Amino acid sequence: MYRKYIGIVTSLLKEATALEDVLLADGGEHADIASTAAFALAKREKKNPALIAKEIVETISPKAAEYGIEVSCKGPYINFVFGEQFVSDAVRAARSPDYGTLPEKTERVIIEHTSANPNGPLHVGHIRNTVIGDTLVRAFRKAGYPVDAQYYLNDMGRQIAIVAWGVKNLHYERTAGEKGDEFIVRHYVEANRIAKEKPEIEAEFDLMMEKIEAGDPETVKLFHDAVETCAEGIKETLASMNVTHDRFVRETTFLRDGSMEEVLGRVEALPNAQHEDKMMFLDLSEQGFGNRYVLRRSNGTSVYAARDLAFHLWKNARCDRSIDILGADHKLIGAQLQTTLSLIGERPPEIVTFEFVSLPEGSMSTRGGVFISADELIAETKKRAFDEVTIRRPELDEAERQKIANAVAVGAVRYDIVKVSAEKSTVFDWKEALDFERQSAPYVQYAHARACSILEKARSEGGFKENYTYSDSYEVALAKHLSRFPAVIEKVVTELRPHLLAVYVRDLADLFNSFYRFDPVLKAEGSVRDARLTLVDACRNTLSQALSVLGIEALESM
RNA sequence: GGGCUUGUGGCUUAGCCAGGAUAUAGCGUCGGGCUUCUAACCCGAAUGCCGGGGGUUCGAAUCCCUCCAGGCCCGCCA
Repeated sequence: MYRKYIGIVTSLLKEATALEDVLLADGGEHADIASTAAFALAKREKKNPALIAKEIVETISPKAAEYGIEVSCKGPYINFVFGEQFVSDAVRAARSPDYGTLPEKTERVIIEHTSANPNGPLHVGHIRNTVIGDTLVRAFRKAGYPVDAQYYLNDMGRQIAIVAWGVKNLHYERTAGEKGDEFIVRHYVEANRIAKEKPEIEAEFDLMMEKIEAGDPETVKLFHDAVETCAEGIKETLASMNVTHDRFVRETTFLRDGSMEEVLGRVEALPNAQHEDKMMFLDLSEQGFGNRYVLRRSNGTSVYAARDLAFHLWKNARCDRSIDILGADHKLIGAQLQTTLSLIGERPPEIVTFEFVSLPEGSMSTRGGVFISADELIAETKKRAFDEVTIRRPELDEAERQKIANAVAVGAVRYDIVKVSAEKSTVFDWKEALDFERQSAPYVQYAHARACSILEKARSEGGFKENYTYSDSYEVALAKHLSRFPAVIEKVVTELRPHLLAVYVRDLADLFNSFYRFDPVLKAEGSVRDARLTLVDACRNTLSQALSVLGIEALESM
């Protein structure tokens, strides 16, 4: 609805001004949409912009009125206000069960996210990747794309060799109820500690890497089982955050099936390729890179970058759009990968990067055992949420309070991460993570629960008739915001910025709360009551749709 | 040293790529509101040389240059 009206305004302005770009701007409190076209024309025609604006308004007003759009000017600004028809249609559309779903597309999308090394639990840095990635997966699906969500599993790199060495030499017992990722990280931390004390064991890691490369059966099994154990734990963590991947793709796949050798052959044919004995690297200085992009080690074993090239060709064969979510520390290798794929005539992936999450005391380190695990964060948040529910709803039984607390906690964690734009580096803050007030998921979930509660009461009082007549300013403001939801979904997938949806849904809850405060719903009478209940239902549905794209449960009661 | 990125009230943050009307919101502070549809809420107040300087423009938080500060990267790790 909103997008349709923007289209109408654009074509009216184009006709009247003959401008290619009609310079639309946010109308703020003045209008639903505004144009600053008069400034541009003033320069060309050497006339007062306010005068030009006035002329334009006179020209397009009659036609705009046919759509119920009111056009006016304030100085040089041309303002458009959408009328009753727009508001009615907006609310009607927002009640559709699949509101916000965009037309089905055939373009296949692969989104690779999280892909943390299986050497330990996901920590609060990793899950920024997870939340951004999973929200994009959900947004693309909402936007009508077939999406495959993938986790690229490092099952043969140096970090994994260290884990495997630990498993082989430390003989730890897995404690009762210990998650696989927690069990594995103990080996990883200790193996690293030992290596620091006795650097000579580094040679043993190298030997294991040569053995896995060569396919030595015992080593293959050792690596495979360790990775599997850790990945099981990681999957549990992801599931607890409402995240599932369609596929876990193992790095060894591309070593064993020969595709890595194949792509390396193509890369070696490039003029940038250089050798030093067995070692091979690309000189990408002409492309603006200062360092060597190493693709073969001198001991003949392969590197991550080479397997990653093969993986991306594999993905390209299975999709039309390939999107990677990467932390800021991977920016350089991501750019080198894109450049190299372009050089061999292949489509590079689109890369979404996000800046670092650190702790107040500094960077996190799995190796050093310095991190706050995602499990720990979720558990703590659940505990806090449970206490809160118990205070607010003492009459509910424990199972019900637990259910609400879980949904609130997962929502709070996801929202806290997704609400910040990806290019900001952040410092993890317990106080903020555990805040359930405004600008949080519980705030939005609460608005949804209230809407449900009003509708439930209305049902028990005999229901209501659909009615789409609105004039009150709180009703109109809320209805107009509802109309923007599909455009927000569209923007999220074109700009690859999920935080826009977080901002949208928070504003929506704000507007609902103000409406709720000033406009009595159940106590209104006749058609006003019907129209307000209809609006509450539209709002309930839109909140629910938006929360679902954010991977947050829309609770009916809390 | 080079590259990327961020800098917006005490703290956190939107807006920046596609320049326009009094710069968005939260936390915190101060003052109000539960006999009224769930107070995880609402209303009001105070708080800003939009990091500094220069430039482009009728107009700059937004574009360009420069400096300063933080983060990340520059490995035959991933």
